[in-house]
Amino acid sequence: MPAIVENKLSTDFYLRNVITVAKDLLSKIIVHIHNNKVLSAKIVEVEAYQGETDEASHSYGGISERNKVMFDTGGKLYVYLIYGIYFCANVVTGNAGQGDAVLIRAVEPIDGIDLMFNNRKRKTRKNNLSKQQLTNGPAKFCEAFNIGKEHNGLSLNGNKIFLLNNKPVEGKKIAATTRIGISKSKELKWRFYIKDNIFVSRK
DNA sequence: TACTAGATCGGCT
DNA sequence: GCCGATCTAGTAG
Repeated sequence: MPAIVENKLSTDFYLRNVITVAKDLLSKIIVHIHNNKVLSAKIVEVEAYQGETDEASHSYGGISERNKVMFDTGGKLYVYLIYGIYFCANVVTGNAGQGDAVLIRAVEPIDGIDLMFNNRKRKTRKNNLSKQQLTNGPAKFCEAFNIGKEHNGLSLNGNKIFLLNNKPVEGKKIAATTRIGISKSKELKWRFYIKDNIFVSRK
């Protein structure tokens, strides 16, 4: 699939300010090649976490066994377990040692939708999910995309999980709000999503 | 529709 | 021990 490879985001994309990368990630396509099948989706909602100054970031307070991938060079995947049961996936940004990353909160499914339903059914009792409920949350996205801790530290320049370029979202169509589910640094408006997109986790 | 509890692991004070 | 960048199912209104 040459077209896909040519469209892959280069490392330079990730080596910028975490807020800039977060906004630019909106509309980009995330692809997971899983068992020779293609799972792909458009990113519609993200949150930025900045190591140095952001108390809500896992990387705040320094490097540890769990968060060390966040301190790696931009262009890696940081996956962690939350509440003992769910996974969340982040894109590491900036230079090594910064500890910056962007949480992928919601995506709009494109390819492999049937597979996503199957992946999600494993953990949900009801199987009358709507397409809209498939990936409208960080843990739902990981479940649908079959992303787990084995992908922690994976390079996005490889051929397993990677991102494709797409035309940027106009500034006026990007909503910036406070982040969800955190208790520290609540005032920072570092959650970004595409206005009017039905796949965001909430308005 | 709105709130609440339960699930369940690992990192950190 | 405690609590978390969550989600689902259940109950009440």
